[in-house]
Amino acid sequence: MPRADRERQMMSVAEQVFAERGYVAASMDEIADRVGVSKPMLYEYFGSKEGLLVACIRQARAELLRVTSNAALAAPTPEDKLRAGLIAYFEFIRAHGQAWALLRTEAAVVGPSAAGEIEAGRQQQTDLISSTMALYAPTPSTLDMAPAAEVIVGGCERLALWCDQHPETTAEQAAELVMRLIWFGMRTQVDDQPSPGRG
Amino acid sequence: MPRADRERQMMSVAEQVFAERGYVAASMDEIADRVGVSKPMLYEYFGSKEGLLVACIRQARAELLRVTSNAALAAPTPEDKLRAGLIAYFEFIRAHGQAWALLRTEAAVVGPSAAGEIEAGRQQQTDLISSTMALYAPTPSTLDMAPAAEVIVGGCERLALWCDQHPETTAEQAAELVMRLIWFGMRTQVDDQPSPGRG
DNA sequence: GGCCGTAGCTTACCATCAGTAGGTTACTTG
DNA sequence: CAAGTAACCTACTGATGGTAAGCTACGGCC
Repeated sequence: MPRADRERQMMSVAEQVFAERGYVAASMDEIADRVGVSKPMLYEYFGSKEGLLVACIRQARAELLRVTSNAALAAPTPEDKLRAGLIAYFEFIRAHGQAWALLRTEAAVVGPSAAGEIEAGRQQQTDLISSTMALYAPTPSTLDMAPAAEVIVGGCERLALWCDQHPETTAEQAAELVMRLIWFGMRTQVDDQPSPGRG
Repeated sequence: MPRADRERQMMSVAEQVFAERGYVAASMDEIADRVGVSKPMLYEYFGSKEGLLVACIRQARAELLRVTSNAALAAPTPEDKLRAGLIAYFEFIRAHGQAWALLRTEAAVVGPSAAGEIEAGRQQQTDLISSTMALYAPTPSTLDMAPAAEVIVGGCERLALWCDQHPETTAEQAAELVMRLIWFGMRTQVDDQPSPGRG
């Protein structure tokens, strides 16, 4: 089997095993067995257990970024862009389910390189979000976009996990919740500067 | 040395080693060495490496919950409660620095029990937040409190990591950002039901 | 005083698993 | 057919999570 195909197959199996057992409990021997290949092949292609995890993460995040930015690009207004991106995000997470959740949360345990990979993925998401927001709000001085985007990304990750345990929630509902909470909050902030003492 | 003291000492050393090396790379032998005790003592008191991590997490989250709920209790209005809780949160995270970040993110890798511990901690935070919010907004039908609290908790965790890399940001600024983004967003939503088409 | 249960602690060991050395097969290229 | 190389293997090492069995010292009890 050619290397590229084998690598894809390995990453697919690895994603599954990591999700089933967790990174620590997953053994390279088992992954190799399930692939139907011997362990040194994994090391030949990915260098280390962490390298294999990084490859899985990188693939997942590339896919996620592709899906969300395509959705955002296709939408007309900034608000629609953000909403469409959010819906695509929650749909992707739901489709990839547990595997994604594990990959996402487990990288930190491993070391700088996997953690860096995760952070790079989040960075792309936050960049996408903050540039989208910047389209709408031309006065970023009031509310710095970067940390706001961090809040959005973190909030969405958390909400996605919550949705996993509440399967009746649709991606649209989750996206709408985030829009209501954050977008209108931000809009109010940027546009209207309401006095906080209202309540 | 009596057991309780020894346990505290072990947890203190473990938290540090986990933070320095990461959970995977941290070895029980090294922790035992630094404590000045032999490895079986760690297993006698904590059962397993994961058990030791869980103990560290449990202690940290108890401390965090204590700090934040005390701050919230001491504040008069719901808005002040939320703000005070947020400030206490960001101050706590900053003070515990890297150790906290690692403990928080590394549990998922380990297995159900440590992951459950983390989730339990988040659950307490979200409960605290949603009950605080419920004080303010008597119409939870419009915006379900539970998922909204998830978004807040996730956003704060993410923002805390961001603050770690931007040390010039104060806990007050971080809290204010969250308040602006979410509280006023929620308030607008609950109170005014603005039409989304404004932009 | 002398015995005994137990808390705190140790050495020495096992099993598992990440990672490696070196060799084999088979296909392509000249 | 020879040479090179890509895909793949068996068999090993070292580190580390976890355990078995025993040692020491102290407090209670006769």
